[in-house]
Amino acid sequence: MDYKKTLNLPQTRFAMKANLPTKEPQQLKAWEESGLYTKIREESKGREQFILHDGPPYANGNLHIGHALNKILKDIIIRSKQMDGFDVPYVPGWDCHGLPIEHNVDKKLGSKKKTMSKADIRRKCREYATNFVNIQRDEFKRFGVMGEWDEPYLTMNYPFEARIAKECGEFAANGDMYIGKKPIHWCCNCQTALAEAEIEHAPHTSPSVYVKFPFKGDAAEIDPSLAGKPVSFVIWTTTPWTIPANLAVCLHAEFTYAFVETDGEVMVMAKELVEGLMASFGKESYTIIYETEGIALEKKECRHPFLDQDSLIILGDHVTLDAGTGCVHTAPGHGADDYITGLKYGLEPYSPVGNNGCYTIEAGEELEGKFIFKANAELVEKMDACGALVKHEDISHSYPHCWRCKKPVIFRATPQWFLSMDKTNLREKALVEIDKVEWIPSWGRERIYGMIENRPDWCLSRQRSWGVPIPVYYCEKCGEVHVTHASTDKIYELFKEHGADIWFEKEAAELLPEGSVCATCGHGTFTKDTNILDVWFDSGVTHSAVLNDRDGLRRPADLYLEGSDQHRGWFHSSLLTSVGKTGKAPYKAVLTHGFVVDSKGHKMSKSVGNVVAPKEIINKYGAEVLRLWVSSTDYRDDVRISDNIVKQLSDSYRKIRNSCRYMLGNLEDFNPDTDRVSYDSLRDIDRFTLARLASLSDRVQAAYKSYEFHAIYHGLNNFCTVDLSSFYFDIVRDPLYVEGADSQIRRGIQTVLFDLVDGIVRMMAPILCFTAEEIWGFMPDFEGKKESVHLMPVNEVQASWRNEEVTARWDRLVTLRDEINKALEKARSEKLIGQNLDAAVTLTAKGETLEFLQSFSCDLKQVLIVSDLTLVEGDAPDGAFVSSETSDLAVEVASAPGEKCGRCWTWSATVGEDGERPTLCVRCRGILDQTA
RNA sequence: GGGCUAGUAGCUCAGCUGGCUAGAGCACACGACUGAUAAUCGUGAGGUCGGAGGUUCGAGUCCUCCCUGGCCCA
Repeated sequence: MDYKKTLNLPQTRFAMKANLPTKEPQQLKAWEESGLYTKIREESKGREQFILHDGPPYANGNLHIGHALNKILKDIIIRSKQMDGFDVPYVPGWDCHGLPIEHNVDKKLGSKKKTMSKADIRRKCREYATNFVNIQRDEFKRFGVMGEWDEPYLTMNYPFEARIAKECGEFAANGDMYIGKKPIHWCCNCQTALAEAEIEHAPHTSPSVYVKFPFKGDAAEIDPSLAGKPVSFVIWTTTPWTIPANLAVCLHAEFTYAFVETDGEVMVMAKELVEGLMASFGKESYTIIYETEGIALEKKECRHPFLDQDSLIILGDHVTLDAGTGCVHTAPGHGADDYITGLKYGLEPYSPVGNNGCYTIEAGEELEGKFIFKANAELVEKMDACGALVKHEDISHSYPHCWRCKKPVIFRATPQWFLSMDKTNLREKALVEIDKVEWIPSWGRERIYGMIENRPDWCLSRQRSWGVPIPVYYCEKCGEVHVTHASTDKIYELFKEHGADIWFEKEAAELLPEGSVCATCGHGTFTKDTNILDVWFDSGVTHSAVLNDRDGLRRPADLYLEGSDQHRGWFHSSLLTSVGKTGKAPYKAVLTHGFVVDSKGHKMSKSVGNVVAPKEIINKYGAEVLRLWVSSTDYRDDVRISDNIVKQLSDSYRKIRNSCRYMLGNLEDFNPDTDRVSYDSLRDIDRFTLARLASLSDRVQAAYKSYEFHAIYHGLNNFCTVDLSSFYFDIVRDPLYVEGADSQIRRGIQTVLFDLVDGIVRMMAPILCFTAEEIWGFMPDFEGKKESVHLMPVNEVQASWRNEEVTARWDRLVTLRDEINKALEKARSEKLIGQNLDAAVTLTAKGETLEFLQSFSCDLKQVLIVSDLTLVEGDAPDGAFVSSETSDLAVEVASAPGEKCGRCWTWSATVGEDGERPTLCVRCRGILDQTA
């Protein structure tokens, strides 16, 4: 007779194969249709809020793996905080303005752009951004990220644009903003400013000249030995046209400078370069008559080689010995390094060059109106004539060109708006606020502190179309800046209704409050500023436009979470605008994650071909595996991803899934409300497992609180494989299948299995949101069970589960079990047994170990899953397996006596005793008698 | 070049304030089972803790330098 039908074998419709790529979209649809997010919001109304404020991704292109890491981390936090009892609204957003979008729209428009108005171009940009918001939204949703996707914040929404303009206008009206000059890339042909992204590098021929700047006054002030000698500093440049704008010669503080006497004059240059330079100058005989470090020459002065002005000697770290003379010609109006070092010495960004690339009158009558690139030759001649030229040759080198017209570009200082770091102590206040924020990891504080401490004023203006205009005016008569709180308020109202487009469509008079007059001259007509704001200002102001303006949110946020690059980006801009406006940081804590790199730790790039797209993983394995990947890594450092890594994750996903499936299969006939066995009536092994669950649960909750999700992944994974699959499930299988369906022992195990799935499913829910929901659907109903696991709180660990006595005893037993398994394995390799049930084991021990083993009595046989077990007192018999861990334990394995029971597969001498049921052991006969 | 940061078995991670022969899971190899079965169980082999110095009775853990990465600047 086949007794298989009399067993309680697991049964469940919960599939072993997850089939995630097809099932996840169905689940998403179901959640959407049931309005899960809204239900969660309603359920948690009135609870303490936790605000994780979303940093807006840029609405351009498809999502890459870095987006996945960021948004999934956020989702895990949102969901875990929600289950932890907070009200956690999540409003995702997008950064919609800016050059890259305008750039792409430009490319599409081609020459058509020239015929279009700014307003037209802006419409195209808006369409473009909208399109990518929609694409990215779908992709984010597919990751399983939950939030207010129907009403995200967009920096191009009218009220948002209004808010940006208002915040800017306030800064202007309060005097934090000022007009200064700064060199930017400029195309003289297109007569426009260019961003870094609009620059192409191409070969270009430039004059390479070495020019002498004579020391001003008597060189004796440097050293007496130089008294009366004509000393000059030799600079090298490939842009002679910038020499009229020279204001300084820059040295490196730590380099040694040599004073080289040759042909009756003294030339100064870096000592290390003397030999090569003198050779190239054709000077065969020379003497170094003095040398000193750069720092000793700081703030001395030279004369301009041909203009009636001085040139200050300054110090800068950008000076190198790779090329030139170690003395750098510095024109703060025509170079980035020059500008920055110039700022430190109070030099103005002097740039006597107009929009068309021709000198202005500032450069002198001789040069006025001449195109700079043409003036190069003339200047070289001039310097030669006045004896300043040491050497001249033409060289070909890589030089920046305009992406559009392909002409060489220049650096040129133009008027720009700046946010002052120090006028109203913004820097100082921001630094104070930094120390009130919790930076996770803690080095985030050092990183941003250093940046704020050293950054120059924030250049806010951009010469572009797609963005929010700087809402200030200029008096038509006297040219004075005009901006007031009233004018800013008016702009706010207008933008809220019409968007920032209205700025480009209306005249200043229509945008200003009636009766506005210039505070300086009393004139009443104005022109508009033509700049737009740096997009970092847009996103920097989300704390105001979203946290403050939107119902149900608040400032400061509890948490900002972005990649570590945002210390320079969003964390930075948000801090400055928030401190400037409110005096406070916009966040209480800032969490950062690293970057996604390939299996070797190298950055991903298309050209290297090591890019892993989230879509590929989702299509092959499902978003769940992507989420598991996010949870498995210590994201505070860079995180690696590769086919191998994902495959491994997918394997451990299956392990977790199967463990749950086994539990569900054994809970088909269990009603948690009526079949539960009280803790007191459970066996020790059941209690031990509950204690393990409690310990896991504690660790998991702590890990969620400290955002250390990889501890959860590892904890859960280990628990499923070690504590459950290979221990509890393995041992409990016999009573679960063999004992009566309604027996206390089986119901007790089921009670534990139920608490296990219930606990595990809630622990995993923030990470494996799809699978947790699927498991939830297959769990038996019970009182208080809600329609979705995501509506449930974390599982509560009962105090009684933390049973230290049972844990200590069983931890030790587990160690002994591992030892005995080694003996069984030896017997197996000797073909003495196949499975453990084929074995009869004799344990020989003494003293405390013997007592310990005896205290488990008949449990021991079950724990080892053998058919027979005998405990003997004494020394290790010859030939017995002696444990290396516990020397006082000897194990002997023999083939189990008797016959194998046809039902429970245990070997027993009682099989064959009953003539009617000759294949059954006495235990099975008893069980069948009871259930019959 | 500067600021911040990292480098423990093939992979993902433990290893607290320096203290037993450096751990886990997976992957791998071998074996068992066929009543979790495109599952499950057991056993085993994998690491001079990026490298070199140093401090110490003792260093994966502290210091210095170097190498290889990452982010941000220049």
